[in-house]
Amino acid sequence: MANETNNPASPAGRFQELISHCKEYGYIFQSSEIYDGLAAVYDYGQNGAQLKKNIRDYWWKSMTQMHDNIVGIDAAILMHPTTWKASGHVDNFSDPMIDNKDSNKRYRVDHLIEGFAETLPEADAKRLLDDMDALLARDEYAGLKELIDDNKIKCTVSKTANWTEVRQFNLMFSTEFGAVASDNPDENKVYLRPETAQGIFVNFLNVQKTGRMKIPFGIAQTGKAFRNEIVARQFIFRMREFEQMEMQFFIRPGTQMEWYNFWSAERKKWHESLGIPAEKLRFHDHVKLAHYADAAMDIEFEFPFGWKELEGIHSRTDFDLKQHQEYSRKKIQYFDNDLNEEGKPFGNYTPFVVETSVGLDRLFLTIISLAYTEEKWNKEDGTEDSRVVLKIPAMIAPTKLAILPLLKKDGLPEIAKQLMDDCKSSFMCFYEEKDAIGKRYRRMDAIGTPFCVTIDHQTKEDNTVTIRYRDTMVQER
RNA sequence: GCGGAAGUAGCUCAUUUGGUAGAGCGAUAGCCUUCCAAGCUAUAGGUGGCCAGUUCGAGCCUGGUCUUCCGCUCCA
Repeated sequence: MANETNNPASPAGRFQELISHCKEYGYIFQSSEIYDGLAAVYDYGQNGAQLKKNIRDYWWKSMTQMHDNIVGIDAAILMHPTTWKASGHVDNFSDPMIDNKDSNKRYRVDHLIEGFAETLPEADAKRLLDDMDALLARDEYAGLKELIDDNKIKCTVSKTANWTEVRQFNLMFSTEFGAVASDNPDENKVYLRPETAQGIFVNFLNVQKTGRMKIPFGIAQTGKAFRNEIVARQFIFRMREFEQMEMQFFIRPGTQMEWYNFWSAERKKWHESLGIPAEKLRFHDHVKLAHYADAAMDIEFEFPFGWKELEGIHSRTDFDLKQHQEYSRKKIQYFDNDLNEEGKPFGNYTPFVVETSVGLDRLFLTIISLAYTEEKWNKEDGTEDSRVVLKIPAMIAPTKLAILPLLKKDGLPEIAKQLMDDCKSSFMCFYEEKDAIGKRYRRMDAIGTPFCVTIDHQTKEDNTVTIRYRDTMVQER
């Protein structure tokens, strides 16, 4: 197992090679690499940024341009702090936790102590819980640890009291709002959004009214989100700063399962339209539902390290809009003029929501791990030849066309440069005259350029070129 | 977070009782080349992840730290 990652034949080894390839060919770099990097943060290089943009643009067009009842917005990363109280993010992620070193099991401190208290006589239990509440109220983690030690509280799995320190885990990044420092750091505290969805919910009325949107309709958005993951790994699969592409679809209450099924099928089809084989995609229903959902599933992809979530489809009910209505004390409702079975308007209600939320970085990883191919074959003279090629769908490939003069003399570069000028306003092109033609083809394969045209002496005579296809290596005049 | 493995040039790796770091590929400049890498010449590129300690002397030994991959755990 130790050498598994070095074995090119194993999935782990292949994944390692993909990571190296991404770095070597300008797709993905570790963030701040010259300072030893920053854990689970990555930068997209010259090719990666373009590929990512192309994927994002394709999603955006599919959602907004191709659906006349979906519009796109771009909400800010910083939002009013109350947003996260309403969404439930603050409460769900401010609990002190403790780990048992033997079983590696992690407990919420209050759950651990409460569980122990149940085994005590009533008077002792009450005293213990009162102590705990006092410590929790003052955020005294050392005191909580003492309380656990003094009572010799044991892990239910390992039956030992070998604990780590009590620590607070908060998945939200925070920062200070405004340039003036405050005596109370919490006073100016704002969060970097841990999901983009809330930017849509708080703008529901703005978009619905100014766009005169009629239910059912959707609001789409792409953008960065931030989570202080406890464990963030597997390259760009789980990052602390990542990009989501999501669409919240607002619907009449009671129709959520219909739309939930519609969008899960629709989204799977969309992924297949990017060339992802159907057998590499599957639905995975959530057994344990989040506080806001009445149905949830993942579209999973078979990554080099196993089946993992690529996109989430969630039926979020009216939870979010109701919460924002309560916290903002602004009425968030929709008046539905459509007639029901009795011939009367459906009237005022809080819309239900079906969400589709895909990780752009995960989709990037999906595309590039499918595209990465090593090929070997025998040449006519019997010697072996090989190449590494990124078979990225041409629609989203960072560079569409390489323009290559066969020789850098005899006026061929001049013709090629003219062609370059003619093409570059229409799509991304790359010009190269150095090295043998075969070597240039290999370089284009490595970054996934789907088409190469070669300018040779015949071009001067009849104005034709050779086009060479990346995936088949076939050439046509 | 726990455990395992690892970190030497852009990439893949050498350098073994501690004695001033090398190769292949790649890159750059030029030559040669009439359609699929590995022909010739030259050049650049490393304070051995970082910081300490031991030593006359550390890439190699010790400690810490950062980062990555793998297994578990976690993922509202």
